[in-house]
Amino acid sequence: MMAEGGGAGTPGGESLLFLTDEQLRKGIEAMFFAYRGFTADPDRILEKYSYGRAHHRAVHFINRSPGTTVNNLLNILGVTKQSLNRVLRTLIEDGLVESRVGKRDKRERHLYLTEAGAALEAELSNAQRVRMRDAYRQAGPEAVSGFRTVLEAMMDPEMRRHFVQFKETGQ
Amino acid sequence: MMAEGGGAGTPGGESLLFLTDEQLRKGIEAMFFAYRGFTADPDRILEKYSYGRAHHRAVHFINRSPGTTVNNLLNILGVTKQSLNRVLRTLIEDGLVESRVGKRDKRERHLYLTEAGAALEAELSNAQRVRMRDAYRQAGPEAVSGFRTVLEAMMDPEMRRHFVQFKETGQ
DNA sequence: TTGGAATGTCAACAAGGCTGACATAAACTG
DNA sequence: CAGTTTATGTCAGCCTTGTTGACATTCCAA
Repeated sequence: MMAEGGGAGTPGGESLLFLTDEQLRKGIEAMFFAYRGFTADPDRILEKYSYGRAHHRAVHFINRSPGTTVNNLLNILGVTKQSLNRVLRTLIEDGLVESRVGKRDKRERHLYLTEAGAALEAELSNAQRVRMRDAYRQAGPEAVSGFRTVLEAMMDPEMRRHFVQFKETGQ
Repeated sequence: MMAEGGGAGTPGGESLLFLTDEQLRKGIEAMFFAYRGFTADPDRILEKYSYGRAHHRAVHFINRSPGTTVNNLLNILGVTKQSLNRVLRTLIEDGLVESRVGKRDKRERHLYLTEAGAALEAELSNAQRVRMRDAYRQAGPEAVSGFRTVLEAMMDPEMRRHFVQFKETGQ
């Protein structure tokens, strides 16, 4: 198991993939530890406002797609409407999110960040971007490309759809 | 704050990386969606046994470092002893984990997987490895290297220690 | 001998998942 | 028009997994 790690890939890397269980385990742990880092900064900020990650996710995706419906958000976040509703209710009560009845279809609610909501979103994503940017700079441009490629391959197809849909917005 | 993005110029940009806010946002979302995929398979398996992610994490790290102490596990997992203890208790009751009193220091408990525990660990990590391996194969060797590099850079230094400590076991 | 470390346990609480049931309004369909 | 479906909201209750605080036990080490 660990004896075979030896001659695997030359760092030049045109070789075939030689994936030992050990290498895969390292990948798994890297995901675990990195995700902790990834959420650490926003978590600290959220605590100040007595919010949680669920609020962060909602605010993030409303910011990404202003006017998105509750149902759309449900699909992206992969939680139940009861769960999402609990979060949205507090965000609306606190004046961070605005819910507008749809014009074409009045059953739908379209969600927008208020100024205060946008401010929180900015605070959260700035912190997260700082860490992301630092990691990218340390790793270099080629590593960044590989990073994104592997992550995308790791997603469920359903989720990849949501991801790719916004792939190069405005570029 | 967000005005800097622009995408075009590099006002103070001495780096070779053109990191727009949009690119960073994509990285953030990639982490979010990929982590969902990363945990999806084990989650389905855990449900069969009425366990949760907390059990998976404990079993994983006990398997990685047989004989590890509770305190060591606490540091790696970053939870309180009460939280970990609740999980460990059920795993011990169910005969998946064995807790042995330390020889040198009898206050310490050293944790080991039983045969049944090792079987569950294998089932879980096999599922996770399949996804990881598929993603690696799709992405190619260079992408894999970049993936790991960025993830490592994203960790908190404290966590990186736990990670690197086992970097290339047996080399 | 005493202080502190490692561990375990009890109680209580919170966030954020979940299910089930039910209400409403709007849209769609026959 | 009547009936069904859709989108949303809400109430109640349950589970996991995190938290704090308090307290007991064991035992190493100064």
